[in-house]
Amino acid sequence: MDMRERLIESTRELLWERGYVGTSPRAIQERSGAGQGSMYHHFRGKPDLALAAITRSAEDLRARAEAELSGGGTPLERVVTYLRRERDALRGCPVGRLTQDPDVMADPALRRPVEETFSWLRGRLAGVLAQAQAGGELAAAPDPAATATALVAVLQGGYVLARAAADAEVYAQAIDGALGLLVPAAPPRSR
Amino acid sequence: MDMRERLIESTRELLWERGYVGTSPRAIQERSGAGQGSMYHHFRGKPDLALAAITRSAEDLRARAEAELSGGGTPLERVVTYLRRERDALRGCPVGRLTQDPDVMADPALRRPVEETFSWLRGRLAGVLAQAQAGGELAAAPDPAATATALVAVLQGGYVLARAAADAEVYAQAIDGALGLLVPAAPPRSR
DNA sequence: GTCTATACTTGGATAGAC
DNA sequence: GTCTATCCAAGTATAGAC
Repeated sequence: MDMRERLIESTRELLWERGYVGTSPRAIQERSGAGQGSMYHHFRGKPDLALAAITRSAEDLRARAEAELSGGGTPLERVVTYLRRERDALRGCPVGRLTQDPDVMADPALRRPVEETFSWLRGRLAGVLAQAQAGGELAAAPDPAATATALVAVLQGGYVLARAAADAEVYAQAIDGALGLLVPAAPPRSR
Repeated sequence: MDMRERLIESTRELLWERGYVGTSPRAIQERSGAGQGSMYHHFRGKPDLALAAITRSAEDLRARAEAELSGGGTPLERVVTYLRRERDALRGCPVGRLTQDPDVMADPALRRPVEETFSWLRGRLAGVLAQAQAGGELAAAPDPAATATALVAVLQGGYVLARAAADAEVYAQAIDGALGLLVPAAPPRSR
C-alpha cells in the first residue's frame, strides 16, 4: 500500500473514532507513518484528506448495502439480511457519525457524500420494501418510504444506544424490536 | 441568572452544537460573557464544567419524557404523544450526541449520566408498552423491551438522517414509519 | 516524495492583583 | 468573584533542503 493510500485509511479510522474536530494532522501522520512533508505532498490539508476519506467510506457503505439488497432471496429476505448483517455496534457507522460533526456539515464538499449516501440508502431500501409488498410478503398498508427511513434510523439509533450502554447487545435488541414490528411472524434471533 | 448558571447553560449549548472536543473554554467564556478568572473560579476546568452541563441535559430529557409517559390518556396514547412531541430535529439530541464523543465516553463521570438516561428511558418506555399490551391496545406478541429500544433508536437515528439530509421532515418520516409499524391502524400525521 | 525547521494560532490552564 | 498577565502544549500549516 503506498503512502497516499495509508494516509487515506488512517484518516478514515480517525474520523470514525474521533470525528473531524478530534482528528489532527499530527495524529494522521503518526498513525499512517507519514512525515509532515509527505502528508502535505499528497494532500493540501486536513479538509482535502477528509474529503478523500469520507468519499471512500461512503462508497464502501453503499457497495455493501447494494450487494445485500440486490442479492439472493425474496425481497423481504434481503431486507432482513441487510438489517441483520454483523456490524461492529460499538464503533458505530463511519458515515452516520459525520452528521454530528459541525465542521463537516458546514462544508458543502464534505457534506455531500454523507447526504447522498443516506438519500440513496433510504430510497433503495424503500424500493425493496415496495417489492416485498407487491409480492405479498408484507402488508400493503405502511408507506415504503417512511418504513425504509424508520429502519435506517433504527440502525443509526441502535449504534447510539449501544454506545450509551457500552453494550453491543443493545444494538441487536433494537434490530430485533424493529423486525418484530416489521415481520410479526419473524423467528427471534438465536441467542 | 448568575454567572455560574450562565456558564452551565453556555456549555450545554456548545456541547450540543459542537461536542466535547469541539468546545473550548474560550468559546464558553465568550458565549457566557464570563472572563477567564470567573470561569475557573466556578469550575475547576473543562471536564468539571462539562459534567455540570451534561447532568443538567440528562435531567431535562428525563423530566420531559416522564411527564409525557406518565401523563393523561391510555398507555398507547402516551407512547404516541412521546414519539410525536415537537423536537428540533436538526439540532439533534443533546444527550445522544455525546455518545459520539470519545473523550466523554472515556471518562466514567461524564459517561454515567448518558448511560443512565438511555437505560432509564428504554425501561420506562418498555413498561408503558407492556401496559398497552396488557390493556389490549397492542398485539401481545412483540417483546416490549426490544420494541422500546427500537423506538428510542428511531428517535436517535431520525436525528442522524434529518441532519444528513438537512431536512427536519426526514425525522418526521422516520417517526411516521415507526408508528405505521407499531399501530397499523394509526391515522397518518396531518400534513 | 520525504525530511527538518520554522511559524503562528488556539486550547487549556495557573498566578496574582483588584 | 472577576480581571489581566503569563505559560506551555497542540493544531495546522509553509519553506526549503535532500
